[in-house]
Amino acid sequence: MTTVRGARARARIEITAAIKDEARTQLAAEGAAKLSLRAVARELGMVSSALYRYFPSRDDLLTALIVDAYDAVGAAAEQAAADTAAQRPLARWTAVCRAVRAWAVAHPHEYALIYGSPVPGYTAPQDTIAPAARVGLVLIDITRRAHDGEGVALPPLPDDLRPEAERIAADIAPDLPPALAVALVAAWSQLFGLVSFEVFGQFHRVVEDRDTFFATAARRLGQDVGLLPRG
Amino acid sequence: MTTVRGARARARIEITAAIKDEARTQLAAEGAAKLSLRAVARELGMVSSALYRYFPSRDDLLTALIVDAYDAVGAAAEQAAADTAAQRPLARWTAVCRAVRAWAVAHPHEYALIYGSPVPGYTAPQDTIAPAARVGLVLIDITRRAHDGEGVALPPLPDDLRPEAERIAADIAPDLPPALAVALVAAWSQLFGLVSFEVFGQFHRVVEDRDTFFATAARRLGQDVGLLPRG
DNA sequence: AACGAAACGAGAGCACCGCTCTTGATTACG
DNA sequence: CGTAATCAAGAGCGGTGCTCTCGTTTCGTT
Repeated sequence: MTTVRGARARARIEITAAIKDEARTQLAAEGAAKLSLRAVARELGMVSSALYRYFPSRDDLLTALIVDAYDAVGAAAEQAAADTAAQRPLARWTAVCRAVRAWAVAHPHEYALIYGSPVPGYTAPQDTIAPAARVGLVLIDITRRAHDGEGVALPPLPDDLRPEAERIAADIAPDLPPALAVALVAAWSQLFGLVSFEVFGQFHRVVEDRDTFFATAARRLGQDVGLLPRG
Repeated sequence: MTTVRGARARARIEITAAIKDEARTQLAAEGAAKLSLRAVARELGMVSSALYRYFPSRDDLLTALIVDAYDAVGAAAEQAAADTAAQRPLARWTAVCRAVRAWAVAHPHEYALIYGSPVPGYTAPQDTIAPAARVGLVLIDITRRAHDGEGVALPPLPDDLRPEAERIAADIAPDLPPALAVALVAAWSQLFGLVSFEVFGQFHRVVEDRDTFFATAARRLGQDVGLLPRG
């Protein structure tokens, strides 16, 4: 029942969105390092000090963009999972991986914002940790369905890793075997290793047909978490 | 025979090194974003304009630091390989991985400089590509010795990846089978995915015992390139 | 309907930044 | 020895993030 209070509140929402949009535009054009509050304000026809009514600092603006970026890549992953709901787990896994990569390639600067060097300070704000988990949750869910269904095939867990594996499993998916949980975390980070190397240019003049390369690498990642190939 | 020309040339070398050292100090303290030429000059007791005699721009200073960082992590990897020359390939592989990770954890900002978001522009300068390859070369060498010795066990290559795999093999290690070359590139990027997630804080409150977690992940990476466990 | 509080845009200003240009001193080389 | 190159220093330009003040406008409350 509580609709938007009035013209002022409505304007605030719109202006906040306009600032983020313009900031995203500059981010895509020049990268996070060259994102300037003054330039954003200038482009929006306001004075720079007015912008501080909406974001207390440049880092807070960046944090908002980070949250949006996590949500965007998370939504892309969830969409890929939904689109492949009827397919086999390994196919869904690779589809999600491909969606993450496609989003990253399409938005390299936003990707760099969330999976590159942390730019504001050392510790990420609390607001970012929930959106940051979305891609991981999608991967966990696909693997869980495989585990509940046709099962997963995993190598045994080294003895010295068992306590940590049980801790991880309790943390991210208590219903899953520890060996699967730890394999998931490893595959999760390795997926972003593949994507980062491509987006950040480390594959320059090494990998050319990156679509195919990534496809088989993602597939192997899926097998590493126990997903079974064909029938 | 051509020794250092005179006091001037000697001073230039020393001052250049002092600038880089001070820049590295500030890098470790505050990160690349807050590295300031003026602050470096101030700390060295000179005026900021004098610093431009040694580095044409801030980005050139950063590039020098990037080259040094690649060399440092490359040297760490080579050292680990040398220290384990008598051991089995899989043990050497994990030792090199551990060395890379240890260096990264000890020098997070320098690591972010080379394996995080590219900060200066889009394209890395030519000077950086040779040092950037050092870690990869170490991994290739270890795998090559395994291949020449006890052999490696690899899953077959998908048909659609064969052309690209042969291209990659011709590029990085013509004497190695294409399936091995492509597995190496994938493992290489996935190794840095593991390290990046730890250094950049993505494992926060997910992985706690990171030593053992990384050890088994690195070991599995070695098996992914066909390295054989025990005897 | 009127009032006080809160939010707002605009402007000036602070300290800092990367970088350029000029000046004068020091060193190196033909 | 003298000329040319190299150097540190200073002033200055346009830019940045951010703060503070000042009128104005909107809002919630009486």
